[in-house]
Amino acid sequence: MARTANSNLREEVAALKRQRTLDAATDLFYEKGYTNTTLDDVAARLGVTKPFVYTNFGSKSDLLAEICRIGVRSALAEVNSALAQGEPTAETLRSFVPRYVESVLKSQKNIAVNIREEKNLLPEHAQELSDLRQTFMAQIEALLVKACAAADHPLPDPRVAAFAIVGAISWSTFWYNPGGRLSAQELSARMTDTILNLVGGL
Amino acid sequence: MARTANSNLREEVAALKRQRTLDAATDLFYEKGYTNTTLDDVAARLGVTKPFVYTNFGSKSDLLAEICRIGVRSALAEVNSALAQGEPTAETLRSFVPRYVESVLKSQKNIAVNIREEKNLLPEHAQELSDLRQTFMAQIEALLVKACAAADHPLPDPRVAAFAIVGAISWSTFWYNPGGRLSAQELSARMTDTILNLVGGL
DNA sequence: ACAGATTGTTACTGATAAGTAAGATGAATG
DNA sequence: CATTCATCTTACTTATCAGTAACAATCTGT
Repeated sequence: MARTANSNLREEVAALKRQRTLDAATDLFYEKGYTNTTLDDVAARLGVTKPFVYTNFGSKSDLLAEICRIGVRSALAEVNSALAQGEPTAETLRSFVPRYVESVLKSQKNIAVNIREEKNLLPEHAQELSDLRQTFMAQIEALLVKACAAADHPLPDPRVAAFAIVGAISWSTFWYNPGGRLSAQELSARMTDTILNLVGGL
Repeated sequence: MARTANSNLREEVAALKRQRTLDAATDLFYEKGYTNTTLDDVAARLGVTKPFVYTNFGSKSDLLAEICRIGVRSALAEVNSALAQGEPTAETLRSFVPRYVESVLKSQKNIAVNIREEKNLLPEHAQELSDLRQTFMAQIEALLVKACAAADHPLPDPRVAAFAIVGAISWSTFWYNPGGRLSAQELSARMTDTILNLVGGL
């Protein structure tokens, strides 16, 4: 038999089911909130029944944790990629911010759910995500400090500036409507203009 | 009998009980989340039993709605007061931002709960709070537009700027720790510096 | 001290939903 | 065609909690 081919297909099928489950849960948690969504709801949206969900996730809170991880990890990947390009300059910042905004809008639901449902995570998941977030904030702060230093424009309180920028951008997960006035790209550009003034119009 | 005096005392007692119930519920909803907090928990913190809570609030969600209202109303009062001082100028903005930040920090728990638990509100309460929030955002936008026009420093997209500022400040309800590095006043001052750069260093 | 109102408690109901055990269905293999 | 294995479903258990009805204690003024 085509042993490995078979095995690959199996894995792909499993991954697809897992992904669809995540998608359905993400939509529902975002629309109705975590506790107002039952696993029966999730299953129904997939056209299956509840135990199906348990073949891919050990519990409802595992599902939540995974949804949250996706959002944080994509944000972290973005800042790591910016830092990997060598010593940050004003230009680094100028290209990072719109990428970050677009990444946030892409995982809008994940991030909104992460923020809203933090208190519904199990302690170990909450800790894990809190650590990721802290790493992310430290990277943002480092990026800001170095970029602003390179531009000879030091920040009075880089930590507060980092929180302000991340807050301004994360906030869009609550109000941004993909079908509204602005496309994700347009918002990204305007948000970037706004944010870059925040560090003195680099 | 001292009819009115009696009546006043009764009302004061009732108001005190109501206030203490709100305080206990606010603390618990903030610490553990709305759905992870039972009305038995709230009652226990007050040293009473559950039906006591029902003498002041019709339901758990009424309690939540009232907690949320307090936060939004205080923010709204702040911007209204700024707009009531006549045509806004750069100076208006400069005095408004720190007041607003301090008001947010004062009702930190209410605002954090409001953001997190939006999906647990009854539709009518959600609508009411959404209307209040929309009014608030419109006022902020108006304040920004006028103040920046007066300073001959027009904003490219005032709506996005308004969301960015409100987001940056509201975000502090999630990370600010009253026992930490910065006092509320210090954070307020630094946040103001940061935010005011956001509109071009007025 | 005592009737009456007020206020709070004990003890319960009913509904909801997470999680699971046991069985049915259907596809791959000999 | 029969057997095995994986996958999904039906049907259930169990715990939790919002909300309430009926009772008890406390305070009020006469």
